[in-house]
Amino acid sequence: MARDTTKRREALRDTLTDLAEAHVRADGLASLRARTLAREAGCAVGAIYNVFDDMTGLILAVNGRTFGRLGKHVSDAVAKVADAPPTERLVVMAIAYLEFASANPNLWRALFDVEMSTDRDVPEWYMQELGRLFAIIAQPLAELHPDPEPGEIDLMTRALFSSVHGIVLLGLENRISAVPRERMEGMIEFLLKRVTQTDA
Amino acid sequence: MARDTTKRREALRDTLTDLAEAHVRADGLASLRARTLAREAGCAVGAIYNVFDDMTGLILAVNGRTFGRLGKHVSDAVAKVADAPPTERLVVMAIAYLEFASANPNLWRALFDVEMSTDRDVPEWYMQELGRLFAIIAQPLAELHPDPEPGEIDLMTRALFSSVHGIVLLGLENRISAVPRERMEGMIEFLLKRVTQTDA
DNA sequence: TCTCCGTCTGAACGTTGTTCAATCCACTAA
DNA sequence: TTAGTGGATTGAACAACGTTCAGACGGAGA
Repeated sequence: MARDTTKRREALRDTLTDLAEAHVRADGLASLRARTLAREAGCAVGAIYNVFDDMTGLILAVNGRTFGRLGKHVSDAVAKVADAPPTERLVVMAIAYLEFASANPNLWRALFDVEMSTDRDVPEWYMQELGRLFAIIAQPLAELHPDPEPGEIDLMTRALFSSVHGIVLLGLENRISAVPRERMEGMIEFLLKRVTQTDA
Repeated sequence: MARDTTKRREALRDTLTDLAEAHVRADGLASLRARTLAREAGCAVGAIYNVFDDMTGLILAVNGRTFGRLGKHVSDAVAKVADAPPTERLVVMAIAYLEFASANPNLWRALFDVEMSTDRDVPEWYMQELGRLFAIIAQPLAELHPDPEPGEIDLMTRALFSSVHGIVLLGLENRISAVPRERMEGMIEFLLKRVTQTDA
């Protein structure tokens, strides 16, 4: 009984997450409607709240999947050039990040548009996943700086990620300025090569 | 008569903008309520719509002011070191940007959190103001690259602004990681010096 | 078959932004 | 002075939102 209930709930959880993901992908975060989801899932509105704390909880479930795919996309890309020089690997990762964001703009934006302010605790898997991503970035940097000061690698990791993130963010946002893709790649490559070059 | 009406409307416009600005500054964009503003302004809810198209219109009015102050803050900062080397001027501007964002986090965030998607047209002054800011950045870059390829300066301008913006954004956001201010300044300075150094 | 208890339901609640019929008011013409 | 007029202002009403909870429901044990 208890088991049966649990299973049904998990099934509903998955169904709702699927549906929500489809909506976010197609029309963005703001298009999520509790009633629409319930209708599509064939359940009551209240059922959503048996399975998620909140609409925010549902969004976090979607973001969890997106985060996983993003991480995999970047990992896979860098795995293909595992024996390339560190800087090139960083460029490959950054371009992979751009690719993912560009291919899934709404899902990607949703990662950063959830309001974390009211939520007391950022989910632990969120930080874990972010940590994993940062670790991937940190590795080539560590190779470039074999004898770093304490915290230096971590700081450079954040700085580089933030920079690339900023470029992708503003590049994809302003469809009015519409920076072409190859230009964005050029910007990223230029930036990373400059920043990571070791002093003679 | 017509004049009188116009004056009253302008006065209401200003009052509402003042109130909205105070709310955004204190509690963020999401805390704006049409009814609250009307009560505080001593007018009817409907009156807001005599003066603004939309709540979004009101937010844009607030953002207009913020944009102006941001521009002035950056301009003033760079004016004080007008005869410093280009790279140093870029650093000063970026730090000024960080200062402003850090001192007015909610107003600053509001600049980017307005949904431009449904709005057909981004207001022209928005693009103007952005253009002005970009022009300030472009000047030191032009000095560094006296013989640029077409569009190169513009692209570097965007890249640098986006990067600094990304660093400020993620640095201020994650109060969990809480990158200290001096560290952020260090990151920005490091980045800009590396990126802008001319090849030997 | 009859309880009983946990599960699920969906009408109802409180808040949103936005609208528009009704009211008001300043001014003119008789 | 008063009746008429037309634009400006009002605020109750509307539609849509996320969220809740009293009650309907249904399977397991006596």
